[in-house]
Amino acid sequence: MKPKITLKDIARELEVSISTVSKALKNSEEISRDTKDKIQAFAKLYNYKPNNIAVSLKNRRTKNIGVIIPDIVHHFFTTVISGIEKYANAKGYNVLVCVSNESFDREVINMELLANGSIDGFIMSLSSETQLKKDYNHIKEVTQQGIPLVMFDRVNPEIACDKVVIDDEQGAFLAVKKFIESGKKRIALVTTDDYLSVSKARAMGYEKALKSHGISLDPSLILKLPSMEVEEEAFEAFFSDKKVDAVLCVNEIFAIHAMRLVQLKGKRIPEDISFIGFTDGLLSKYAMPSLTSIAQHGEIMGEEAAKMLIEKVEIETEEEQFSTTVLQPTLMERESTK
Amino acid sequence: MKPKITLKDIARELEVSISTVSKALKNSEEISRDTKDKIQAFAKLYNYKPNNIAVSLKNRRTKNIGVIIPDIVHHFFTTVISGIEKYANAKGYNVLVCVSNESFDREVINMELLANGSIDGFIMSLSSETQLKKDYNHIKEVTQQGIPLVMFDRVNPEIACDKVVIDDEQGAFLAVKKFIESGKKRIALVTTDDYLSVSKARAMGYEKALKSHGISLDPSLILKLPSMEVEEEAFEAFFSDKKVDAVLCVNEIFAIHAMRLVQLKGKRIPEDISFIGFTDGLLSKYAMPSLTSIAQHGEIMGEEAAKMLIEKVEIETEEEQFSTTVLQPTLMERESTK
DNA sequence: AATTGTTACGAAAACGGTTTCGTGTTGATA
DNA sequence: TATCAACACGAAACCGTTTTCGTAACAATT
Repeated sequence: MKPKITLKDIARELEVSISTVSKALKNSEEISRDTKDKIQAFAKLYNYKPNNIAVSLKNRRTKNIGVIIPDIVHHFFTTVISGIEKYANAKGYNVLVCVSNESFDREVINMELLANGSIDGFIMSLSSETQLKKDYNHIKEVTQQGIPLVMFDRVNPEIACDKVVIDDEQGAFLAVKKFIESGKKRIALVTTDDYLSVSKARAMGYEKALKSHGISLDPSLILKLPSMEVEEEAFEAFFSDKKVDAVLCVNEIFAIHAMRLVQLKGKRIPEDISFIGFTDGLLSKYAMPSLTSIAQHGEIMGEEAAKMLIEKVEIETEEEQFSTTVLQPTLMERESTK
Repeated sequence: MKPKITLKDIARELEVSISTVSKALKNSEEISRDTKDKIQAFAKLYNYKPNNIAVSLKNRRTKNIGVIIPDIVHHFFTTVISGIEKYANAKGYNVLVCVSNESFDREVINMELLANGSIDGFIMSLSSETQLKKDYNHIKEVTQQGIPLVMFDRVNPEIACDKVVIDDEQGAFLAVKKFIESGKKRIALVTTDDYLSVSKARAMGYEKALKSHGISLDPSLILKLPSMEVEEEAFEAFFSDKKVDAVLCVNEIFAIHAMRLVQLKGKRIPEDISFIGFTDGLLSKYAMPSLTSIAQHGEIMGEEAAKMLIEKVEIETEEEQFSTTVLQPTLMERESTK
């Protein structure tokens, strides 16, 4: 066991001062070639690496960015993390991931914890409980402290910060348009309660598309689940008595579930009934039949968010000027539509 | 914008010393009730929170644990992270996740970065490139510095540290036993090259199960892919000419892929051909038909790893005594077997 | 020879806490 | 009245860096 070597250790061994060592290792002009060579060689030999904590304390910069997501097992969020990691690592930043588990309390705890010096900025997506509660004080406090924040996907207009989202309304619009153009008439929507910002936007797109194609909205064709949990009975009830020929689901899981249900009832996909889901993840790709879906481009979203954040972190401007990047969703056509 | 308040600020405002403030906030007996009340009230009012970085530097403890995983989009790893987060958060630790992306270099970089003071201990699973290269110097250096390490899933006997794995051999054994007991004879194995420790163990279990049931090993029934990427042609070739009536795959994706292929060829699952996969994730649950699989209990694995790590971190013992926890896999029976 | 300018380095403050130890002020005790 | 705890607090060191500023030694200039 050999503990890490510090500047002080090097200074003592080489009989120079700590400042000389520090400067020498930074290749400062102030230090003579000879001394620098000696110190650098010694440091290399003993594998000296500066202590991040001390550097952070001194520089008041951690080179860490905190990411708070509602859930880590959902594919969409992991792709976003991938994107963030990719960009952040390239810029020399570490990524600190915390999961709120869709809980308001955990979101608050995690933010406060990280905000106390551990990170230079936040990237986050709201937990469903937070969106339900509409309490954003913990977030406002963080921004008021001058900590840069970029929100993605699940955002809220009440919070002043940079944002990156996809055009959810447009995504739903595209999907419904696709249905209509392939001759579908009775188009259902399986979504969650409106408090989830994205669900709301998708419902809007659904309605707009119907309207713009002269189809009147039939509320009985909309299934609203209270959360992202699949409620078997609700699905069962909804699909047993309706005559629908197309279904748009706000996530993959709902879609896969519904497909399974109607297939067991003997319907053919896409001939009798078509399906489109949101989130173009593994499930969509590997479903039987494979699921046409609206790609949310999570990785790009993550990269974009990281880019916006690091810019804010590094330029340290005083004036508050926020922007929102809207990514365009794309329709990935597969077997569940024709 | 109101920057964070420090001990110094409080001391100045209340005209006491910094040490008094520090002690008062820790409710030290040394400080009078009056002074404590005053200081605590003031701190609360201005929402004082100690700076984590400063505390870490002073205490030489960060209350962070570093997690390095090969991949974040695979369900298994995210469940492990969930488990780690769950336990670690409950113990007051943060989790710092870095993704090696199956790359040796990124694994090294991430470890070195985190090892320089950012974390109190590591939890990791080897990248495939590292397993291929068999170069574990970066890991040994970290442990030699006295930083506790727990490895999970993709481990290596050469590295002396605590480990938590599932009994992969037993998992494969269970699967093959299941096949045999339901009358299957020609049982295939779809796996990756042996350098992945888990694939090797699973292949062992496969062989043992066959042997113990008096079935001789037919090498032509084993498909070895070079990596975890799905190679369409290899699958195609393998399944077109073989007469197999059961397939064990080392991961979900391989299984789903293979199922799709044989279904397109008109075979019925499980009547004509049964399937079992490893990793009991979303894909298994939602596949058509749903996939019987060997549950790896990622969340439990994560919790266990976090528990082992935090114990090591906190007791700070000098003697090196490592243990390996072996979790038992379980067979989740679904529609792809009978 | 006195002045000035380089060069090469060290001292010390600072980042924001924790902790040890020293000490002035009390009130109680002999 | 001298002694002595107990009490309540402050000074200062320390964690490992970075960075500003001061300065000794020497060379160059007038």
